[in-house]
Amino acid sequence: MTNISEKNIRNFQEKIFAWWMENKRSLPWRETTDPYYILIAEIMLQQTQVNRSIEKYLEFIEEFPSLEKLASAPISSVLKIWSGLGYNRRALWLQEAAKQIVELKEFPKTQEELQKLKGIGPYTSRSILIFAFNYEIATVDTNIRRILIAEKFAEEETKEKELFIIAQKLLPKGRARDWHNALMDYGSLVLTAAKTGIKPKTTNSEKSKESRRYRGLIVKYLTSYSKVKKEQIVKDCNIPEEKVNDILLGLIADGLVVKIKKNYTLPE
DNA sequence: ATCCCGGACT
DNA sequence: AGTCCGGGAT
Repeated sequence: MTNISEKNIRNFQEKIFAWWMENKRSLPWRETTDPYYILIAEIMLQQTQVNRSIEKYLEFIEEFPSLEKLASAPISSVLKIWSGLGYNRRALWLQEAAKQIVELKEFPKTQEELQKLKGIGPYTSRSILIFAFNYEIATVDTNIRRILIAEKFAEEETKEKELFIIAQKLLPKGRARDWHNALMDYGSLVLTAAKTGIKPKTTNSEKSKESRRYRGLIVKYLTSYSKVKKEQIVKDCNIPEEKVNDILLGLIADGLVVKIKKNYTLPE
């Protein structure tokens, strides 16, 4: 990547912050710097649009107000709230991460430590350090990637590693938290994917809508009923007999369902 | 009805 | 490189 001039960087920062002063969104997870709450929000936002996350986030922190509460909760109660957000495996990972942090006695404060936790990768490890601790680092999600490309700081082909380096250069000193909130807002309200035509990197699930729906149905069902037989699931969830085996096998493979003797139930 | 969106795991 | 979910846009 060619050098970005200081003037270029300053102009960009000023433009973003000027826009943000007038247009910033008020979101529940922006009212806290508690790393536990930030962790919940970031895991949810990995997979779900802001608007759909708000209500679930509020429910979640009310039900599990502390790391300890989440770590010791039955997984069915966690999935009960999570259910409907999509990617239920991440609810398992979030609780697993909570357990690991409780063990550590102290919330991890480095990227390396955070990435050892289940469900936390390069983006989320950084975002937690930024939003909880205002650390002097940058992170890049698809919103920010799209901004970097649209503003000609990067190209569609630019590799992830390089994107992080570029983002770091653009970071205004001492304002990582505000800066990333501003970028997220700008990316999702102004430089949208539809408007810029910049395609995201990630690929989509190939699972059919139908089978996704059945999986979700079964998980939701099992948050209310435990240790049920296959026939019961077929009947109560209205799942085609010929499909139920594959779906249950998939759920078991993902650790969302366990089979004990002839009964299916949520893990633990 | 069909397409689009998204970070981390394996 | 392939897989994972569910709502919203078109």
